[in-house]
Amino acid sequence: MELLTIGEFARASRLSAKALRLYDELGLLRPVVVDPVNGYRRYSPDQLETARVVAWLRRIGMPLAEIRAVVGMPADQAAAAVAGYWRRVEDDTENRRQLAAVLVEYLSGRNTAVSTSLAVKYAVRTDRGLVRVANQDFAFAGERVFAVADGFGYHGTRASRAAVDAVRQVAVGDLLNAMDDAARNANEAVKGLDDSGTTLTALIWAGSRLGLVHIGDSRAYLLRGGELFQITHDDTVVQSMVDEGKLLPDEVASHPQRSILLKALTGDMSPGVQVRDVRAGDRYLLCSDGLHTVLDLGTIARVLAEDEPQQAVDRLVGLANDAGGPDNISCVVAHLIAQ
Amino acid sequence: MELLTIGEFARASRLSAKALRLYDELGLLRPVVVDPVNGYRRYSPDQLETARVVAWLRRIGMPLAEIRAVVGMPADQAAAAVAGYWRRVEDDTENRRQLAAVLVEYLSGRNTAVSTSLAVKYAVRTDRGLVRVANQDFAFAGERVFAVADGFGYHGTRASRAAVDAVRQVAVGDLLNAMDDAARNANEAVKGLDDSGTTLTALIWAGSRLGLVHIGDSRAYLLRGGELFQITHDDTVVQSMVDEGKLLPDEVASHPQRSILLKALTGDMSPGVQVRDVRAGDRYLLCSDGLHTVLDLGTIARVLAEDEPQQAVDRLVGLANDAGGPDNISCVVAHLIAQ
DNA sequence: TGACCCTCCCCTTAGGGGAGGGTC
DNA sequence: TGACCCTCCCCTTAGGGGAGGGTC
Repeated sequence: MELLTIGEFARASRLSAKALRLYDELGLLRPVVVDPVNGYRRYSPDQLETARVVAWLRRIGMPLAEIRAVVGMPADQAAAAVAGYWRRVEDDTENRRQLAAVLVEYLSGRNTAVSTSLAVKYAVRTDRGLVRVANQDFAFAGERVFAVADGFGYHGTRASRAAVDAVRQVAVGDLLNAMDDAARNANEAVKGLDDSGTTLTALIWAGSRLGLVHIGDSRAYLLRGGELFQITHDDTVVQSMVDEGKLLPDEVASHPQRSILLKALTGDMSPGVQVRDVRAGDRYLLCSDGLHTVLDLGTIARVLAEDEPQQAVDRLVGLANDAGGPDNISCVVAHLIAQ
Repeated sequence: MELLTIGEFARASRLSAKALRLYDELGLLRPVVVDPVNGYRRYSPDQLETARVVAWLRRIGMPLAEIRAVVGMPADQAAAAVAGYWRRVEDDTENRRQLAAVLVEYLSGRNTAVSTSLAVKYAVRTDRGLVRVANQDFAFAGERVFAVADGFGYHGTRASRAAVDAVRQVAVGDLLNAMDDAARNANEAVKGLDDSGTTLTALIWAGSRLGLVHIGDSRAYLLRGGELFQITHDDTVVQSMVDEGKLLPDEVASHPQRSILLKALTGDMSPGVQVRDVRAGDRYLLCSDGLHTVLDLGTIARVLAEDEPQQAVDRLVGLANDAGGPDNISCVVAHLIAQ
C-alpha cells in the first residue's frame, strides 16, 4: 500500500496540511511514518476514513479534545458521543434563541411612547379540588408579579412555594434582568428537593411590557379584543408530539400520557422567558392544569370577558370543581386598565 | 446624578470589570469620566441600559464588532440587526444539524456487517404532461445515482439538467464526501442562471447505505415491508405551515400557495443531505410534483408494490396524465434486490 | 487597613498567512 | 527548477487569572 504525502492526504481528506500538522502534534491523527532526517510525514490510505470523520466533526464544531476521544471509540459509541455533543449544541442554541427573541422584542418596542399609563386589578385563588388529599399548587398575585406553580413529588408543596417566592423577590427595575433573575432564582430555589419539582408560570409586569417566565404545563392566557390566546407553550410530551405533527391537537385530551412533563423546575433547568407588549384592556389568566384540562376555551374566554378578577377566579374554581375537581386548581386573573 | 465606579457598574450591568475595561479600550462602551491621575473609570447610571444590552448580546454570542454597530443604532434598527444576526445563527445551526445527523447515522451503521450484497433494477421516465408547453424536468437513473429535478424560470431546463449532471459526476467512494460534493456541486452548477433554478432530489447508493440529497418539492418515497414512506421533506411554504401547526395536512392540496417553494437550488443554497440504511426489498421512487400532487399515496404504493421498475414508471406517468397532466411529470423507480 | 482600581503579562482554540530554508 | 515539505513566528476573539503596585 502506497503511503501518501501530507499534500495528497490533505486533498483526499479535506483537511489542510496545516490542520494535519496540528493533529499530528496533538496526537489526534499521526502519520504512520515520519522521515527521521527531513521530517516529511507519510500517511496510510487506511487513515483516510478517520481523517474524513475528523473533518466532518470539525465542521459541526466539535472541539479537537472531544474529537480525539471520539475517534478512539468503536463506531457505535462514537455515534452516541456525536449525538450527545449535538444535543448539547441544540440545548445551548435553544437557550440563546430565547434570549435573542426576548432581546428583539425588547428593542423593537423601546421607542414606543407609552401614551396611557396602566393600572392593574387582580385576584388569586387556589383550591385543593375534590380528589387530591393535599394542595401542592401555589399561586400569588401582587402589583408587579403574578405566578402559579404546580408542585409534584414528596416535596411538591415546598417546590411550588419556593419557585413562586423566588420570582416575587425579584427587583423589577430592568425587565431583562428581572426575568433573568426570576428564571435563575426559581431554579436555584427548588434545588435539593430530591425528585420533587414544580411547574412555574409567572408574569412580571413592567409598565408597557410584560415578562413571562414559564416551564411545565401550567398556562397563561390573554384575552385581548374579545379573543383568547394561550401565550405559553406546554412543556409536555404530548405537546411536543403535536408540534412534530405526530398527534392532532384534539387527540391531546384523551392521550394517556397527556400529563407527562417534558420539562419542569427541579433545579437543573431554567424556565423559558418571553417579553410581550401589553395594552389597556388586556386580561390575563394564569392557571394550573387542574383548571385548563377540565374547562374548554370558550368557557375560559367567557368568564374572563364577563367577570371582574375576584368573581372570575371564584367562578373558574367553581366550574373546575363542578367538572369533578380531579386535581388541585389554581388561578390568577389580572386586568390591565387605562388610568 | 452620582457616577458609578467600575465595580458598581459591573455588578449592575452583569459585565465583569475585565470586560468593561476591554469595551472601554475598544470604544464600545466608554466611561463618562476617567481620572487623569489614577486612571479610575466612572460610569453614569444612564449607561446601564446600554451595558445590559451589551451583556445580553454577548450571551447570545454576538461578536463585539457587531455589538459595537448595534449599540450605535436606534432601537428599532438594533432589533432588526439582532434578528438578522440570529437568523444567520439559525442557518448555520441548521447546516451543522444536518451534518451531525448524517455523521451519527453513518457511524451507527459502520459496524453492521453487510451479509447480503444487493443489486439494483431501475427505470426512469420524464414526460411533458398535457398542459405545459415544455418539459423543464430532468431525471436520471444509473447504477449508483438516481435523480429527479424540476426546473423553473427562463433557464429552468438548463438548471434541472445541470443539477442532475453535477450529482452524476460525483465519485461514490466515500459516501460522506460524495454527498457533500453532490450538494455543493449541484449548487455551483446552477449559478448564474438569473432567476431560474430547480428542485433536486437524488439518491446516491453506496452498498449498505444510501445518501439522499434534496431541496425543493420533488419527493423520494420508500416502499418497505408493504408500507410507503415519504423520506423527503417538502421545502414549501405550506409544508412549513403544517410543521408549525398552522395548517392541517389535508388542507395542503387545496391551498393557493401549495407550490410556492421555501428553498430551491438557485446557486446560493445547498441541498439538505441525509444518510439512510437500505434493505433488500426496498423500492424507491423519486418524482417531481407533477406526479405526487395528482396521485394519492395508495395509488403510488400499489404501483410500486405491483410493478417492475419500467412498468411502474410507465404506469405512474400514465396515471398522472389521466389526472390531467397539469405539470411536467418525472419519476425514477429503483428496486434493491438480494443477489 | 481592607476593599478597590490600575496596568501589564500569560493563557486558551484552531488554525491561516507568511518567512526562510531545505527537498523530490 | 518548480512543486512540496519543514519549522518557526505572528495574528485573531473575548476575556479569565494572576502579579505587582497604587488608592478611597
